[in-house]
Amino acid sequence: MRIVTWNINSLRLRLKLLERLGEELRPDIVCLQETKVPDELFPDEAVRALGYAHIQHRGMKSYNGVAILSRVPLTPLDDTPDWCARSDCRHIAASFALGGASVELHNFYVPAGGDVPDPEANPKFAHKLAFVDEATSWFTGRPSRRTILVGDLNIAPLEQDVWSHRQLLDVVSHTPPETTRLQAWLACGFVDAMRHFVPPEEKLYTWWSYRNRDWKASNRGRRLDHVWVTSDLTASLQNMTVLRDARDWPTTSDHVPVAMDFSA
DNA sequence: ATGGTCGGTATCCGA
Repeated sequence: MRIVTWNINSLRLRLKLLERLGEELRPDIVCLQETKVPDELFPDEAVRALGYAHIQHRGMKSYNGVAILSRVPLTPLDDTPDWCARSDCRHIAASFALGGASVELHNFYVPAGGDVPDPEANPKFAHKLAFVDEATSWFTGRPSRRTILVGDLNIAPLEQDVWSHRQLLDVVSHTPPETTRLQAWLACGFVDAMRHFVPPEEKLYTWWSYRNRDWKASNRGRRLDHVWVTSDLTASLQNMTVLRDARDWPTTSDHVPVAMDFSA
């Protein structure tokens, strides 16, 4: 069972790249963020034609939007909160069968938080911190069993999750208020599955800004995309792939797909 | 220290 998470930065613009992702990684389930498509305009036909017969999406005009595309049946999880009371399409969840038992899958798009890392001066940063706090409270009150959480969490928690820890300490995505909160959320009962495969001393990125002339040469990356599992699933973890090559696909997203393989 | 580039129903705003 292979699950992929990818901030696609517009699904309709990159349907061909979703097809390429399917050819190169053969995922069973794809979790997308920043689909930027309202539900009534979701390209169901095109997605189904790529082999994903089971689709859940939550989208709005212009911004945000998440989707789960699957080759295996999904059961929607409807008891999820309206985070920060904004109805802004940043979370979608479902369960599916893995090795004969059900697994809960959560797909998140955490607010980016704007430019100024001060919740007093910047409401977008305040929203980001509140969102992570709410998510932490919610998961704390849930049984931490057979759960996978993926998505663009917009926070790079570890020193080696950014190209320069020192230079990014004041940059939104790597500030202490954010990294501390992300660690608290993780500590609800999750294991950082990407770091299960790559030790924390090694650099690991999933995002490179569009603003660098040559992303590969400068390599100023950050690990903003994550896969977490509850500890009862760590024995099922088989392999992890960051599809770095996807950053060179024509007119691609600034995020690359991350694949996680599970044994049944 | 600065500015750099994307996407959306768009001539700014969010990332």
